[in-house]
Amino acid sequence: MEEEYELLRQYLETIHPVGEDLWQDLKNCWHPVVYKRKTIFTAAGETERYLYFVIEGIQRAFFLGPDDRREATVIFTYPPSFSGVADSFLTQTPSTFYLETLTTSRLLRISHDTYQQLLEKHPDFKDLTFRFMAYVIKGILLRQAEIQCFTAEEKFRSFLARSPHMLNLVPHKYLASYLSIDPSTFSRLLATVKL
Amino acid sequence: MEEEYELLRQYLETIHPVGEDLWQDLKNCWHPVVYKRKTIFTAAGETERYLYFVIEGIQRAFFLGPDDRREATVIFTYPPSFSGVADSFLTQTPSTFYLETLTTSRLLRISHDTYQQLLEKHPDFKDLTFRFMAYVIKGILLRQAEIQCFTAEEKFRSFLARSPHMLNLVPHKYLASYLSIDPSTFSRLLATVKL
DNA sequence: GATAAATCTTGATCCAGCCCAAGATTTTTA
DNA sequence: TAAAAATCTTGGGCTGGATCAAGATTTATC
Repeated sequence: MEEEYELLRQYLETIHPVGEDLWQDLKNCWHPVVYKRKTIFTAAGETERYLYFVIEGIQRAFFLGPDDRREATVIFTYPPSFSGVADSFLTQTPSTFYLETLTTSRLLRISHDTYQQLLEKHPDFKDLTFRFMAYVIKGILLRQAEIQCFTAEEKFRSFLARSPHMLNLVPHKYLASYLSIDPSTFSRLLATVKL
Repeated sequence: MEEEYELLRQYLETIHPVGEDLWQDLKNCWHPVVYKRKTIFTAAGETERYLYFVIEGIQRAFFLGPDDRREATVIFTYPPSFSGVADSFLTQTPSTFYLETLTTSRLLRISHDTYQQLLEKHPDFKDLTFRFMAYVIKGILLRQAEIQCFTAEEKFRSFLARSPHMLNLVPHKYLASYLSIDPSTFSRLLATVKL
């Protein structure tokens, strides 16, 4: 499907202009892949070999605590955006996180080798990645500050204000895990706070 | 002092090789600056104009909660490493964080303009920054996972295992703030856990 | 469409860790 | 070096939010 690639191009353009030259090379580097719901497509300990672009579906990255009972959702991804364990992909070191589909997902992906070649051939693409990484850092730091400083209710309100649509898209237990609060607390806040 | 620049060079080399050509240009871009202890040298709301390299002293970046009473220390910096509000510097958007010296500090700094010119002139320097950013992302994500999943005691142990020297270097209340636990809890853990 | 599985809600209980406070100790300043 | 300021310790009380549990509801599977 050409649409999928068009979606990728449009997304990339929001980060940095993509010249026709770069685009012609780039689009051949991404290949479609489909995972059905509840599939772990990158496990902790593995080194992330692909960078994904989400065409359809929702995924999450999560961290499993030492006792394997506690877990924390680090991020949700859904179209149009990248997915993949960014740090592991970029540094090519083992991932600390798991990456799984919450719903059946259609993705485009590029291998790390191909990605490297693209970086070397196209300075523009390097600039694009550069810019993207800067915004990733900004986003993570902001989230970290909130996790550190906010109470359960503040985190809940902040999340709801920013991503109200998520309430209908994924089971609440994952949203709770994202906010690092208990599902029961999430449910109570939903009943109490609202509006 | 030439030593200061030598320290910078050695540090950069640990990230990515620095050719003589790049180094000659690069070293003239950094200028010394000294702040006495307890100086806020970047405030939230300001856009970070400099990237710093720490020659001497300890600094911390912190986030001030909405009520101005809660605060969270995001990171400590000390030689040899960079300092500065990375996300604000890179994206040139207002900082969410404050940056202050905990002890009198000697730093080298480079302005964002100069930094940009250096990036454009030297592909090597871009690669270096690239690599650095990737490791920054990796570090922040790991820390975020711990903050989300660990109990006060686990965070305490993890920190002590990784950075035992910090116990003598900065007032414990800042370490507590870094772990997002109460200073009194930190004190109790210190008495209880130890060893 | 029926059954099974997952998720959500809600009550009851409990505790890790916060808050307050005041005296002891250390560090800074002059 | 002494006075002042900051930090650390420790006790006691309190509470936000976790945990446990079980029934209600929604969602997936065949």
